[in-house]
Amino acid sequence: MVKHSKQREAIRLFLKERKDHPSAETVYQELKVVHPNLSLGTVYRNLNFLSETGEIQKVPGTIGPDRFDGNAALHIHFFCTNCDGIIDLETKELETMVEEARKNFAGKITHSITNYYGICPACLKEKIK
Amino acid sequence: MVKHSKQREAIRLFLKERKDHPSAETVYQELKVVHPNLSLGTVYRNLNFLSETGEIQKVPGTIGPDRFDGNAALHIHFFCTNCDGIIDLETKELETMVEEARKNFAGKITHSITNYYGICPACLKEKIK
DNA sequence: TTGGGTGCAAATCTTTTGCAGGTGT
DNA sequence: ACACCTGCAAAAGATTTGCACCCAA
Repeated sequence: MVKHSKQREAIRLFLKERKDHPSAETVYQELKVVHPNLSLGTVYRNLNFLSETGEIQKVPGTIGPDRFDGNAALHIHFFCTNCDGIIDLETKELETMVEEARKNFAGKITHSITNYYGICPACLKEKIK
Repeated sequence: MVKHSKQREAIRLFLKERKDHPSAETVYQELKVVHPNLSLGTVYRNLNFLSETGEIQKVPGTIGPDRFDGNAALHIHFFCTNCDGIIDLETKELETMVEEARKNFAGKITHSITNYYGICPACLKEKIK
């Protein structure tokens, strides 16, 4: 039986209102201001809990800590290898591709992750200067 | 200037002849039989080197260690969350999707990763039994 | 009251790295 | 000889976990 807790609620809310993709450490640091005795372990436990229930999604990159996205909808994450920022990319084709794969694959596909890597528009502009 | 080394050659060959997707630890354990004083650090260094040159690809999953694929071509990796196996899935659409994204995105996309997760055909059969 | 949730710290797992010595060119 | 590469071990980074206490149902 799942119980209510202030910490979980705070973490859920924090992710929902942000459009960027914070790491567990970031969630921890920023929430600690409001909840001084919040612990990093609790943050990890709840981020895992919330991504297992599908309310948020865990966004693993190649490098550095996992990031978390309050938007659980299927979309591409673009990782800037220069500034570590993540940008959401829209694509209808992702869903189509998974559907297609489901037809041709004897296993059960529960979810998918698509990441792009490169230099984001802002960093590209910086380099050109 | 890049030099030749027995270790790197062995690691490269090992990956090329395998159709599964071993972790660094697996590469290390199996090659140690033939090269007794091979070290794990060297394995990591070379796997990173080879994936940077594009000869192999690093396949990060959500859970556990990174895996490596001797086939550097763009394709989907299906992760079985039951047996930890990885299966390659064919799709022509991946390349098309990246091309499409490049047109609509002001940043520079260098590479992409697409992972599917679920239960593989073999594990599915086991459970039905 | 009772089982889930938390805080804290230690432990674990994975990968990287500094350094001294070895090796290819 | 001069870099690059290796082995070893320590360090670093990220996440999980054991345990005692707390709190919601």
